Amino acid sequence: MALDADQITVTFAARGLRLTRQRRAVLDAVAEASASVSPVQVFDAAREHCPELGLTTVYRTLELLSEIGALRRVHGPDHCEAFVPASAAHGHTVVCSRCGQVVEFTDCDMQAVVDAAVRQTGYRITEHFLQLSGECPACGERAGRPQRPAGDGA
Amino acid sequence: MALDADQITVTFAARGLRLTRQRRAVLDAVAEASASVSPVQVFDAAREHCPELGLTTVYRTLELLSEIGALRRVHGPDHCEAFVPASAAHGHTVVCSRCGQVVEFTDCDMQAVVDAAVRQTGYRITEHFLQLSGECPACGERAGRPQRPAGDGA
DNA sequence: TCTGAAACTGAAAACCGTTTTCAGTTTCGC
DNA sequence: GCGAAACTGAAAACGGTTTTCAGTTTCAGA
Ligand SMILES: [Mn+2]
Ligand SMILES: [Mn+2]
Ligand SMILES: [Zn+2]
Ligand SMILES: [Zn+2]
Repeated sequence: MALDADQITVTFAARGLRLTRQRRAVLDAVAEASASVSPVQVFDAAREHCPELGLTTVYRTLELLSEIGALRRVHGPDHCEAFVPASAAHGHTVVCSRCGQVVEFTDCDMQAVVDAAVRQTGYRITEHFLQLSGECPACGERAGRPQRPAGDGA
Repeated sequence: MALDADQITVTFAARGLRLTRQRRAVLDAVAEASASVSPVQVFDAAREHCPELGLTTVYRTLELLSEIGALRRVHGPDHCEAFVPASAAHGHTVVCSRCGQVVEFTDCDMQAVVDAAVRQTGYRITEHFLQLSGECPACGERAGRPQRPAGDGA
């Protein structure tokens, strides 16, 4: 998993950073959450194991963990600044526009699209940000829409 | 086009709303923008044709136009609250991370990527937001990088 | 083991985009 | 015209995020 504390300790060390008790509490709080979490949510959860933790440190740590790729920022309907554990080096998120549930989507090949953009614009493209949104299976069913089981595409 | 003023006048009227001069200025500002625009950007642009316009009204109007589906809220890596015309010809933007220049990129086929996401997640995907960034030809040349002429991809 | 530099911390203040309040203006059906 | 409802912008309030700052912890090196 990407949120392995030992792994992160190493990555931090390579940048002269330390995985302190406070940062560890932030890390655990995100790892244990089932959905995406906002900075305050992380703050509240992490404080139960580390009561002296400050909100400032939460922000700073979320930023650091995002930089090294351990967390991913997601943009939801309400919370524009929420975080989820990143399960792969590169991935995107799909947000349900009804209930806000977020899932990771790693099976992504943007090569063709990026190539087309390079051809058309002449830009050298170094990054892409992709955010998909729609309706999760649960909300689809609840709305009476026939359920489309994952895996039988094509 | 989705930002037809007459059409919107009708939709507004059905809700007891009016398309005032100020709201019209906001509408036009978004329609004329080549990329997604933030509330302040709209404010600045719209003020040139309607100098007495207030920022408050910009926020209120952007909200209204979103509610009736004329605009879409967009979440980018930087701008968390930006707006685009809802059903403008589908396209994306490529931003130069050095000079900020934006070009449109219409030659986009996300079908394969979206299909893969549907297969992997089971979500019904209704929207996608894609933002590419990199280096424009001018900046590349200025940085001494060999110029890659648009059109000879592959 | 001591020492100094760098990392790290939380409280408080500053910052800044957004929303609310409010008193006045415009629109429109009657 | 008249009145109700829509609409407006300035200013204040709000709330999340970032910065500042003075003190603490960690750790490499002497
Ligand atoms: Mn956002
Ligand atoms: Mn597209
Ligand atoms: Zn859902
Ligand atoms: Zn450039």
